[in-house]
Amino acid sequence: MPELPDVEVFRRYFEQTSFHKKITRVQVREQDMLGEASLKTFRNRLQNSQFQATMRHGKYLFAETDNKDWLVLHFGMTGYIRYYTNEEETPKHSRLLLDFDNGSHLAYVCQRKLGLFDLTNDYRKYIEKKEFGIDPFRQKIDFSSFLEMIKGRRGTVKSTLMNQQLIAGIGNVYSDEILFQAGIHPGSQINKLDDGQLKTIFAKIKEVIEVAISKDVDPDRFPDSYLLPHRNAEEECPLCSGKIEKSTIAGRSSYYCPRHQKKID
DNA sequence: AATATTGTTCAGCA
DNA sequence: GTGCTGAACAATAT
Repeated sequence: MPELPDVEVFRRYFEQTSFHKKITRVQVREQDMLGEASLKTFRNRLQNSQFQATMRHGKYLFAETDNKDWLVLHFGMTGYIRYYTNEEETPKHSRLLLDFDNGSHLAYVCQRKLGLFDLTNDYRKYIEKKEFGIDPFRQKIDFSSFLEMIKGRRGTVKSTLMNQQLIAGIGNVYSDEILFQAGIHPGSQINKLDDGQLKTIFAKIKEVIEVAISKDVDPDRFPDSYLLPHRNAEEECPLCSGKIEKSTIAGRSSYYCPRHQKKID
């Protein structure tokens, strides 16, 4: 479930495993998943280089080489990276494989092929072109600019939270968690929420993301009060004694507790 | 077998 | 032009 917290954990994993090792081979196993760069450029620029820095914006991961290129990784719904030494451990559905000079490998894996890898020489421009909003983990934003951003918007609070052009990195799972913690029904109309409710949501965005990352995105380590480990219809709400309900909101499966998440419209 | 799935993009519409 | 919704995309599991 690669949303912001997941990708942040990937980023740290990337740094711990794949820095300062010469890339000896680049295997593109799924050419359809290569973005703008040509296959030739992609391979040639990475070959013989080594990674030395990373950046993440929302759900996108960038890794800089000593050639000053940036490898771009997006994970779609099913993507992840895996570092390993034994060739037999090559994961199924590996779409991009990098071999390092110490005999280890980094695989970009994506079962459903909705992710993407690419190369850019300027990750800032890449982000600009996509018109992404701020990254709520890395970048500070105060409540008044948050209000300004929300002003004049229509639709559900859930679709607003998932809008990457406003805030980058929140997807289906974490929008549900943020609204669960905030006590707001995901189907509430954004323009009907008062400042108090918006302030709660604003605070929970930061809090939920920080907690998830600090727990390494492992639902077993999440606080008892979190929805994520109980994200099943009919299960008991960990905050009150309601029953978790499932319905389609903003076009996605949404889980919430109808007892303590009030719908405002 | 039909249905579901964590993301993004784009056609269609208000 | 703007912004929102829902379908389409791919591959697999239940």
